[in-house]
Amino acid sequence: MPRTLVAQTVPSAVACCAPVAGPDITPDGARTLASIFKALADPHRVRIVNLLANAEEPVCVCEFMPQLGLAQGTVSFHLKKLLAAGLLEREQRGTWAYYSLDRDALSRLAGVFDPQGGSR
Amino acid sequence: MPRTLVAQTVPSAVACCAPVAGPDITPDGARTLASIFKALADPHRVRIVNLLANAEEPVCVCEFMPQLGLAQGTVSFHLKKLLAAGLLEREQRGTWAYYSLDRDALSRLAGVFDPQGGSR
DNA sequence: CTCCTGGATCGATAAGTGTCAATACGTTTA
DNA sequence: TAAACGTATTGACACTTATCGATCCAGGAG
Repeated sequence: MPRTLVAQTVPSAVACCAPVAGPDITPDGARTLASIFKALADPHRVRIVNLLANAEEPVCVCEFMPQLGLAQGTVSFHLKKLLAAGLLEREQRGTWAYYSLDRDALSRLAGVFDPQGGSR
Repeated sequence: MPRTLVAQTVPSAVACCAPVAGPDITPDGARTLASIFKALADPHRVRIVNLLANAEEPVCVCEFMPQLGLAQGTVSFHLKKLLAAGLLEREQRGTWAYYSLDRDALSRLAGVFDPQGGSR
């Protein structure tokens, strides 16, 4: 039945992150924010983000498999989650798929924890 | 069998957060970081953190139940998770339990996403 | 001491998640 | 066209998680 894994997630959920320290988050805002954290709530996905953060160039899927020690389908699964959360970008080059980090999204995420609530 | 829910989580996991944008996170560091995000990967827990961020004083458990619309046991469950992640502090006053936000932990968390990797 | 009350824990249960092997799909190469 | 290859998706399965109601365990009030 679960046709898509992220039915309710806006393409770039991270774009609209209300600061967790700012005034009254709505239940909806809380759900959006939680969905972003959920994307990061797995060690393999944290490593993927870290790997991409240190890479100058977009990284091929085939790179991740040996690094993480996971089967190909599982890597695809994790990349999809991060992509849906708006943390990654995908680029197709022929047969290969290259992923890179959306660095803007990451720094916006930093603002979520800013005591000033200074997101935007 | 699961005696404690967070057996492998260090009391204040958030204290030692390697920046996700910094150089090469170890598999262990990734696990620690993921455990913190996991604590925030639920809408109710995001709201709890937000409520505490806006409160001047520590908040009684009995305050959360009506705010979140959850049963008492469930609220306890969520508070425990946030506490184990090192994001909250607990204070007993007679029969009542008061929770407050560890604001230092939160700003350290902001550093995790800092492009400079400037955690400390 | 006994009752009441706030909070944590337990048992049960339904829903969600991570994993792999297998399969399907789309490009590239022969 | 056919074969090979890189990715994505599916099916199945074990494991975790969120939730409630019930129970247990202090402290305080009588």
